[in-house]
Amino acid sequence: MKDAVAGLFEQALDQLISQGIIDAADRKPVQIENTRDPAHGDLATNVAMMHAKAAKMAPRTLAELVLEQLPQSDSVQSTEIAGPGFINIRLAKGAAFEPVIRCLTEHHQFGFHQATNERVQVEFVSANPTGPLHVGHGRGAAYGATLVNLLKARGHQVEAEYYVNDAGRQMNILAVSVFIRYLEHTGESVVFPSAGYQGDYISELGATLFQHAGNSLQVSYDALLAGVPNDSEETKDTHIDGLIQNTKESLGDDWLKPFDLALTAILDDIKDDLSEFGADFDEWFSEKSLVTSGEIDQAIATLEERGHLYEQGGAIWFRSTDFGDDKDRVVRRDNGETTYFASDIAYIANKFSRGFDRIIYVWGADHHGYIVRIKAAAQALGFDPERLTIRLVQFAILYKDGERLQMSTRSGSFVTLRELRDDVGRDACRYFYVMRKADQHLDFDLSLATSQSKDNPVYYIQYAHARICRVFEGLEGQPFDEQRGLDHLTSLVTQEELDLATAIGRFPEVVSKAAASLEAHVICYYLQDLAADFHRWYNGTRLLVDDMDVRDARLALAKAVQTVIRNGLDLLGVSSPRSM
RNA sequence: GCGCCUGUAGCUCAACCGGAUAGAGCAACGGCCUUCUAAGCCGUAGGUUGCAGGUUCGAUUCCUGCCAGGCGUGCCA
Repeated sequence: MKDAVAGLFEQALDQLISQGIIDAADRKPVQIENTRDPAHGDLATNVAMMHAKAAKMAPRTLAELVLEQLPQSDSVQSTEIAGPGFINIRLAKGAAFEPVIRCLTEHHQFGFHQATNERVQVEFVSANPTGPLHVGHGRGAAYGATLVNLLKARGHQVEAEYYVNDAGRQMNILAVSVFIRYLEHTGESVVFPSAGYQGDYISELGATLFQHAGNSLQVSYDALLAGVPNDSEETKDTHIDGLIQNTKESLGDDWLKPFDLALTAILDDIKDDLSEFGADFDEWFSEKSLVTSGEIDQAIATLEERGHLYEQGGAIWFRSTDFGDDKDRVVRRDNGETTYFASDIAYIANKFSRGFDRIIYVWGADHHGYIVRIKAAAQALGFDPERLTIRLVQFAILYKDGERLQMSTRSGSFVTLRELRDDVGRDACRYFYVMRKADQHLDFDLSLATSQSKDNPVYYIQYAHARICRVFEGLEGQPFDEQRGLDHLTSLVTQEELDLATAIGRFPEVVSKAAASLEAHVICYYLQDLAADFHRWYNGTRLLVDDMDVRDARLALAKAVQTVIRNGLDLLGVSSPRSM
């Protein structure tokens, strides 16, 4: 509807330009807005104000000329000039309920847009597979999954990807942690390194390894400590690195046994966790594959060819300062190992090589320092950094009964995502995680999320859906005739009914805007408003009246509301219960 | 120190690429259930949009400075 009206004003602008009143070079696109105040009509545009300066005319004077050139249309009932030069538009009565017809026609597709050829990749969560996901990862999972749904709704071809950090030092620490727990089962007396992973799951994996391998991997712990610094606050990192080195040498190929056991078990757990959370991935991309395929060396070679590398102090540096970074970054250390950043560079190159038109990263906010360098890398490799979008997700702070919950990953006493889901349920989790702008701190009130009260926005919205379902179950002998309902939409006359129809009509543009700006939270606000509009109407108007024409018109409106709520909640990964 | 983000009602947050009188929920106060789910609805009260300038017909929105808070700033991953 907005687009149609905008088209009329574009035609008017064409006329004014051909008349020489406005110079073609000064033309700006017509903006049509929803009015906030019903007294201003249904839609409004600021074209006159936007072009007043170029036309050397007072905005209201120009507005009159615009209206003189405005083509006739069945959908526009009246126009008026108001305020500093707004043109307010009142839509024809029949047009008001057009969204209801469209919604009931399109059903599950209502709010969704035509398919495009644009291929988008969204990479999210990508937590190191060194332990179960915790509540901090949950928000990235919920946000990323919703983003995928939104972009699909907007017609894009979307692929969800998880980058598995299965190479690098953290994985070695994980493997050696499991191996030391294993040694305990073989009767070795060990002192667990303070930089190792502490959680119970590490002990369980050690036990599992013992079940599989028995004593076949047993080595003397004293031998592993040979030449390794003491485990003190200052040397704990070199301590565990020494342990890793000695363990690798002592085990040889068997090193992969604790390594793969831990990786597989933890990654499987993460996959199950995310699947139960409704976050589905098309691709689990292995960092290790970048090493074995030679893509890391290839990426470094490409940067070398393009003249973006130099050597200093035995290390190879990427001159990222050429692309706005505040310092250059090491890609290959003096010991010959490539850095984590080198993997990132190869990964970017890999993503672009797969032909995505747009690549979106969802990162925890603690990674914001990496944005510049990753964009620098993309540019240095010759890719358009505009095709690369990085969205940050701030941490969620959990509260319970007004108390802030502390979590510490070090001690292993963190709250896992699974625990959170068990506690508050998937629906509340998904909703609460995305109800605020992603790049802002989120206060996650567990008490509220678990409460079955009107204060809980999830229940508030779901309740509206359930109420509608129950109405349809109460029809008894006289089934709903949708066509009769649509034929008598004119019997919907109250302000509440007009508001609902307007709200339904806004859904497609809300979805489109949410997808375009990558802001999932607007869906939450929209659904809360829609549910409020519905509850208000429902409270004051009986739907099941004797007059079948009126009844079915109201049921048609109710069904449209139900459809929009379900489509909206689907986008969020929240269920739409039929009864509560 | 430098960089990024954030300051809106007592609290948690909105405000549609700059629009008309800045909106919701919670908390406070007062009402509505013999009728489709009261897990609901209606009403009242609550504001110098951190401060000071600037750009504009118009600024919560854009720019500059200051104040306050958060995060980041390794040949770590």
